[in-house]
Amino acid sequence: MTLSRSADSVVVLDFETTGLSPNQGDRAIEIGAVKLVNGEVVDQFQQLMNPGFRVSSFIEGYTGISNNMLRTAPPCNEVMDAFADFIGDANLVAHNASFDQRFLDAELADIGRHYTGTFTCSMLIARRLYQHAPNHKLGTLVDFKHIEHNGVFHRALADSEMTARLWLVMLEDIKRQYNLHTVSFELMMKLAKTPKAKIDTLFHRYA
DNA sequence: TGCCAGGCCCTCTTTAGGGCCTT
Repeated sequence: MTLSRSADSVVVLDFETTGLSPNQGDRAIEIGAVKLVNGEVVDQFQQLMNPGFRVSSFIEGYTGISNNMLRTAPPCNEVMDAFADFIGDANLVAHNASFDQRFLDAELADIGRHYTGTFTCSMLIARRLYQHAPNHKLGTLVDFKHIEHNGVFHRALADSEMTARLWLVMLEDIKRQYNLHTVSFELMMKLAKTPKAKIDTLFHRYA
């Protein structure tokens, strides 16, 4: 049962894409991910991919990924096939996971691959844990929690690394605040869906 | 042709609207 696994053994991932919705024809242009085992980074994945059409100037400016960089990148199907091998049966974390899940589902469906892990969302959890943060954008939370970073934003590996560090900080904050020795992935999934007024009740059931 | 995301979450809510977050 994958949900009973410790929450510090997951794959944290981030997509850069041509836009906001695969239903509108948008495609992935970069995937970045780090694999955590017992809270340590044991592997990482980063690859640009050619979506088969030119990306907008907005996306070039937003991500720093140019059409020239994508021209020589391997196609999405090759990259996503390798990425499906990378994630294996791990549980998955992303910041605003509904976005990344839509693209992962769409790109893997294109090549007939599947994953067996379960997604949860660092943003939904951060909204519950850090209700006094200025906002819950990834970059803001990294500053709010004084998490080290290299200044690179909106690139897939850099964002997945920052999300992973935020994830581990949230686990430590939960353990300290609620006096827990371990935190399961299932507990984090429940936290992401628990109304703010009932968070203490949730943790007391696990204490 | 013209349109164009989608889910969460709050509130002056639930017969709804709008901000937040992701690219």
